[in-house]
Amino acid sequence: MNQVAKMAGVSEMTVSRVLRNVGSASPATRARVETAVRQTGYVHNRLAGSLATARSGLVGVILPSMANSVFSEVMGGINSTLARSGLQAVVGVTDYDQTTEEALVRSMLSWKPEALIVTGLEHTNEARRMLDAAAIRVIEMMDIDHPPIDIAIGLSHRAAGSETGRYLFERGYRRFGYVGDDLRKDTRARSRREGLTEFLRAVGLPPAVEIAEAEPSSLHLGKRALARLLARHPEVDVVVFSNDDMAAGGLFYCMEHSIDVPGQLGLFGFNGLEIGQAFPKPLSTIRTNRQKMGALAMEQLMISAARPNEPTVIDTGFELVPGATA
Amino acid sequence: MNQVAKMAGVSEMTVSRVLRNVGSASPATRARVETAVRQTGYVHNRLAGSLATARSGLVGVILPSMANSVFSEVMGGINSTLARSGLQAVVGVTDYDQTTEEALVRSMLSWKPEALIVTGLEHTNEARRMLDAAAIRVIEMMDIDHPPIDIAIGLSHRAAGSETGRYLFERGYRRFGYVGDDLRKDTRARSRREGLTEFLRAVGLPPAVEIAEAEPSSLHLGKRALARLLARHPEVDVVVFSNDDMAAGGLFYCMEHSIDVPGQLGLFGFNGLEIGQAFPKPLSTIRTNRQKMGALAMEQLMISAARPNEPTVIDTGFELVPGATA
DNA sequence: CTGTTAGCGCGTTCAA
DNA sequence: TTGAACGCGCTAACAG
Repeated sequence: MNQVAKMAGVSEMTVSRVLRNVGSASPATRARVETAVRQTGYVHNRLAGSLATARSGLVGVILPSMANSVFSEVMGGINSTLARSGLQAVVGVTDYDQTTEEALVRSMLSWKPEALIVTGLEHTNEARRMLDAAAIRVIEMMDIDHPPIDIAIGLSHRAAGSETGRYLFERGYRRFGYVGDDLRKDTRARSRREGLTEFLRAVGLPPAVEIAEAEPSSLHLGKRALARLLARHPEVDVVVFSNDDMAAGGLFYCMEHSIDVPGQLGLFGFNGLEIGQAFPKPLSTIRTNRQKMGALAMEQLMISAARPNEPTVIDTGFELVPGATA
Repeated sequence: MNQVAKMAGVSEMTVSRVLRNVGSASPATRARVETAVRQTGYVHNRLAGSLATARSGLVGVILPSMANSVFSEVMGGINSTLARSGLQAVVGVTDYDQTTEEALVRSMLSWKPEALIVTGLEHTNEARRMLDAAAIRVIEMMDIDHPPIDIAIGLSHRAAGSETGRYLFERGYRRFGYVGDDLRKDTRARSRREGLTEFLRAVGLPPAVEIAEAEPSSLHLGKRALARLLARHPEVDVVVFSNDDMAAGGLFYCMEHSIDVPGQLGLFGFNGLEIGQAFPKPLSTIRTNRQKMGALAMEQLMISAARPNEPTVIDTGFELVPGATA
């Protein structure tokens, strides 16, 4: 900036003002500064700028995974709103591990972000303490089944699980099976399964017979797990999957093995991904609004930069999509 | 840090050293500092640290889209390697727009990143100038069909398109159709189509009849576009899709309309996504290695932080997966 | 093993 | 409309 100032024959302060479009500068000096910037190839240093203003314009985003399209969609929602506000995202991936999350929270906070967006409401004590102590907005996305630190945006997975049970029960299904991915890690899938189990108990049915593989969810896992479930429990008349990827795998399995869906076996997913709705028989599932979560999160940040005394909970809800598989 | 230093009865410098684990400190002072850090809830300020050391530990990543799983997979590859090196990703999304990319490049450079990872080899002149002038490593991912600024990691989409043509020609297909998404934006899909067209010309066949919709690729778009193509050109015996999402949509369409694949109509995709391989008849496609691109990119950064005189081109290749649809 | 000095590149504040 | 002085919070370099 010093160089630019010299070349333009002004002070650094004037250069700074011209570049940020604040205060006022005569058209003549403005032009000279702009020429000098171009000639020197000057690149603004936001590290120094942020240090001086104590405003980084950064937002930390901590996600469990990039492979799962659910999170990349949320990230998409965040990013599109972010860009308009002149903020930038710093991204971290936890791989569903709370210790990794804690390290990422610490690391992110050291960049003095304007806000931090994390996934879910379960964190290590230390992570919770840091988030609580940070004088910034903290948004916990995807889930609203527990009290948030500051703002929670998402849906009740417990309610979604229970609603799934109610719908299938009303359709006449009685012998429930459940196919899940790694439930130790995917706490929201676990909540949904608990909601389902609770409903079944309430109507006097036994809990769903279950296969849960210790792997991240995928189409192939859904296929394989359904095969195992049916081998062990041929009596089930409906299978609830932990999500649409798994369910789509199950649907492919049924196609390959000529299992009549939903006549012989009902299938039910979660998320409302495009893939489920592209099948000749669209998947029965629950649709959640990921884009909206991301956008709403940013909206909350715009409303107030300071954290109020009371936490905020925003329920983005869910919609049961009857489909044609259950 | 001042506070911490006072509470521990040492200088700021000692605190700094203890926190960064550099130099040496007696166990006693180390303990006192650590206690003070815990009691004050001190959070390191990397803005200041980076300014002082002139090393940000940031890597800028600029992607066309988050919705497309191809890019989130690349991002996954980058992130997993990144984390191990103590670097952090700052992410920007261009929505396939070069002007947006230029703005993002400028913005990213102002954070003084250690490296910048962008997608593809086509940029605005100004973006290219900035990338060229920045004294950091610049990685252009996904494509190697043009000379890179510094490092290109990816595959020749032209070769992939041409190989697709060769394979289908050898299988006996002669009347080619093509179904694409927005080719003005997706320059790599365009390269593949050009490679295909070139091959067809070389063997004396007419170019593929084509439907290209001005929308981002999706399963539904694939369905719709195939319907339109077949309505207009019922004579085609094979359809090449711009990618696996589109092709999967086409495959669903054929299932719904009882079109025998590959007997009556061949279908061919690109990417080797899981969805294509989950069908009862796995999709014939070309598999690319996205994770590997991300990981290799980071590896290159580790090898040398300085940009050599000669650009580097790393071909991650592709693999034709015969599948069962063409 | 520990402290002192100086400066990273900006923006705020005040004065002209 | 412009400039000078100062400080943001940290660390490199040197000294002890």
